Amino acid sequence: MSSISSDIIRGYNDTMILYLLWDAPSYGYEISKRIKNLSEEKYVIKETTLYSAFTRLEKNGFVESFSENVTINGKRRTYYKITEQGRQYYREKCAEWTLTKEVVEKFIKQDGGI
Amino acid sequence: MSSISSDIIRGYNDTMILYLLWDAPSYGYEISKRIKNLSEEKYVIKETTLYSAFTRLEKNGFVESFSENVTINGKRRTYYKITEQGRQYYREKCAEWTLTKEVVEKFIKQDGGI
DNA sequence: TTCTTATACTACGATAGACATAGCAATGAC
DNA sequence: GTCATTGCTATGTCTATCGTAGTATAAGAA
Repeated sequence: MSSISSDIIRGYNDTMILYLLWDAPSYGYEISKRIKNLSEEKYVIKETTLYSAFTRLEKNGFVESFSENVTINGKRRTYYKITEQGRQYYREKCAEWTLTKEVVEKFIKQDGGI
Repeated sequence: MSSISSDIIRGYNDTMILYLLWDAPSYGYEISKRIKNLSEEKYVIKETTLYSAFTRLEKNGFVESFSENVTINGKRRTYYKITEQGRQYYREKCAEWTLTKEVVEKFIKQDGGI
């Protein structure tokens, strides 16, 4: 069990992305690398998961996208910017995380079941 | 956000059930009530979720079922008993939880994003 | 006596987030 | 000239959870 199964983090990918967009807009590839780095390689988001998360976040009004045509490699990038609704949603997820943690830990043996 | 959405707990229902079967066999309705009580009403597992979890757990060899024909109300109950593989799986999930918690918390603002 | 509540499930189809696989296109390193 | 890196998009599959419904018994309220 050296990495995290996606079923557990399910529902928190959106939250992680919003966290990384908090101070400045960013784009897929960069977000992906920052998740990997911040989690110390313990969690690596799949590309399809990431881009489908962006689509969902935008549909829900939590982010707004804009294109930058000029990049280092001449490639098109789609940047995402968090909205006020996105910040509100993030706050709710933080509160929910606290609650979730409390509940789950009632079912976790501290000694790991020895 | 007074209760927990199931997408977050997804993948941990099995773990919660195994925890409750640790010391003695039990059955659906009882497990359901114990989850509700232990979580202080913060999490109420849906019946269909619970029974499909039992089926999955048995298919994976983590529990074994047996029937008790005589019950208080004359109704049939299916009891489930945790297996050694089930205990092992539970231990792995405990370890995974620790890791998951560490990772997720890197993306959670302590001030809740104020 | 009829109705509701609690008990104890089973069946079936829908939903949605995550994933596998594949493809496209440009640049720089070797 | 091939490979790795960058930066996406398309399409279909998987599966845990959920919504709805049905079945059946017993106790207690109306």
